[in-house]
Amino acid sequence: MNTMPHASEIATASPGRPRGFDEDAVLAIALRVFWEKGYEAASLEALTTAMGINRSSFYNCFGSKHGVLLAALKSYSEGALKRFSAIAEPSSQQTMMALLIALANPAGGTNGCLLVNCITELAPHDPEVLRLGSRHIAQLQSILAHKLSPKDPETAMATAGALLALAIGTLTMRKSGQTSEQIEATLQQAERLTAGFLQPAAD
Amino acid sequence: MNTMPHASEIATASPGRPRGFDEDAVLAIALRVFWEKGYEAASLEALTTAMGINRSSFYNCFGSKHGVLLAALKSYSEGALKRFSAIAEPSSQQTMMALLIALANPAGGTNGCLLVNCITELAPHDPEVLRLGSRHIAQLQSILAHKLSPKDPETAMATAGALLALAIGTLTMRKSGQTSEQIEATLQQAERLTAGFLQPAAD
DNA sequence: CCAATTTTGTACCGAACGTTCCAAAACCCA
DNA sequence: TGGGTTTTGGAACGTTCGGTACAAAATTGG
Repeated sequence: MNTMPHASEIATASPGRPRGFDEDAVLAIALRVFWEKGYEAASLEALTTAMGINRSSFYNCFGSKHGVLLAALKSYSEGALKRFSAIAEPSSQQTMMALLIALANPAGGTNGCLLVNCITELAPHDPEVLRLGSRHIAQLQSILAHKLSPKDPETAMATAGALLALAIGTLTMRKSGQTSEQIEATLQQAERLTAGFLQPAAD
Repeated sequence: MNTMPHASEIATASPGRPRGFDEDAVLAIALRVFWEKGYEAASLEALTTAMGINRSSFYNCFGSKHGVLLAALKSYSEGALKRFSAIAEPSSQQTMMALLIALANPAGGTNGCLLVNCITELAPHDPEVLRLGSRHIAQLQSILAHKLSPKDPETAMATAGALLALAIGTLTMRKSGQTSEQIEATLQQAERLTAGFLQPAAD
């Protein structure tokens, strides 16, 4: 029946030897390595071993160590922003706490937030990381501000900035060894910041 | 029988060739290099060149790159805590803002706080940095809590944690390119956190 | 089957890494 | 002055770094 190698699905029928790995999958692994080790401490050896590809494939596909970092950061930012802005529409004190808890508990566990890590390590000397980090932070703050009642946009941005700084700050405190209970008690104080914007919990 | 070499003054009259540099001074320089570049990115070449000593003196005096980092962090922590706890005794909204502004504007400018940087980069894999960082954070929070009126120690610690997290979070936001005006607007929100603890400004 | 094209495996590159070695230099005390 | 002790200079250590060269392998269309 089907002797012709008809182009399967959407895939482009490109010439040459086909790639032996899933680009997105190995990028996700590289992301994890950067997350766990940091940029400078993540060696090519560690990256390629974890990704299950050799150096040729690595460089052919991503160009450089810095290139794969940028790709990973972009992917990370998109995923995080998507998940974050989908957390709930009705603005209330509970959903705000859910947002903060999400920010303060990234999938990396004690490794914190990949973008915050890279901003801290690299932004002062790396314009591309700075740009990605800047966009990410700005969008998080913007999303938070819109979840606050839009009565006073200027104050809402300042309040959103405080909420965001609070959440980001807890990442350092968790890395310094504070328990989840301490972090939650700290985050709980955020209710004082949203006074006047949101109805308190119905409790 | 006091023919023994009585200790002259306070200085130890040690045998052998005297050191050709001031240990504290070169340590302060190393601190600056770590602050600007981060730990992994700070090479021995960069360190020794900036410090004005050669590798032999470096290793003879500090033992290792990691050793000089720990010494620098210890010195940094002591200085920062001393300066911080001396910022003013009368607890008021103004002095609290002064404390937060001090935390949010370390001498490193856009390089943030050396200890926060090192916690972010190293704490998950470096027990000694973790211990130093943990102590530093805990003491900052404790100092802040004591500046709040001591009516409810538990709530005071939680509030102090929120204030500290807020200040630490602004370091990332500054690195991400936010202006001093934005940072200050964010910090200004801290007044909402201290409501009930401190008298508002007399203005 | 045959070019053309792309990826893969392997071996290798020069440079930089943190660290060590050792002899010369500079001090103390006798 | 001469032995004891520490620091200093400078070269060298072995390893690892990020990145490359090149030919074999695997696919395409002709």
